[in-house]
Amino acid sequence: MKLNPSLMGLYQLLLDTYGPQNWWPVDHLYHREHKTDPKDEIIIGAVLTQNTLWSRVEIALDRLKRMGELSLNFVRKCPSEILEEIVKPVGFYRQKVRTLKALAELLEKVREPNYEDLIKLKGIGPETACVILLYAFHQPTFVIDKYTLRILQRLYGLKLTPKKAKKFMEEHLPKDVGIYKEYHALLDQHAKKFCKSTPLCGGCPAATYCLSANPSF
DNA sequence: TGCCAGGTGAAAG
DNA sequence: CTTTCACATGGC
Repeated sequence: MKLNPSLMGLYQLLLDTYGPQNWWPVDHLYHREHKTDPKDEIIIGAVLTQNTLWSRVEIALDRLKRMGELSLNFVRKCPSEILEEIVKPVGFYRQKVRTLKALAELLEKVREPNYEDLIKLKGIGPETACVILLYAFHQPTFVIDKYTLRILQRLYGLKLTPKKAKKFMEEHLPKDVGIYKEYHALLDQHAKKFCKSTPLCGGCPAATYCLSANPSF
């Protein structure tokens, strides 16, 4: 077993393996044609994707485009009951609509929210808040999800709380929004391909560096 | 057929 | 502080 790679080493490995993920996906053509804010798509997607497959979110985003408008302004003016029907495929749709309404309200008053503003809203936790700040507002805040925690534990033997993990990532990486965006996406991809609940260590690109794939160490 | 997916919040032990 | 549960839908 080789030495554990640095976080940047792991980043390079994942980038070489999977290629750029280019998160967050945005339909720029749509927003150009409808004169809507691409930011809104990221914010709406961030809430809708909570504990749900992205493929479900895409269905809901398409339905918003067809049945209304993919914008926070539409979220604001559309009655909750209608909005709930539109985004129903994502699951947890009642609470997600409630959250979207509150978010749209906040962002009508506050041009650029901070972490505290967001986390106060029911339905916005640490991860969704960081996703919005990083991908919509380009603030250098590292997004921690359960995949990040799992990979840190398996690779390095680190059992961290989300707060500690965030601190760890930010202390060991250049404060670079581009890297933060891409790294989170790559970790997500890696967790889906190999570092699943029951890991597929055979063929895993990080196996030679990973504690978990080398029981003898 | 039960488990899980780009979480969060409330309540209990 | 940690475990557990509800929140909901649909694919595998």
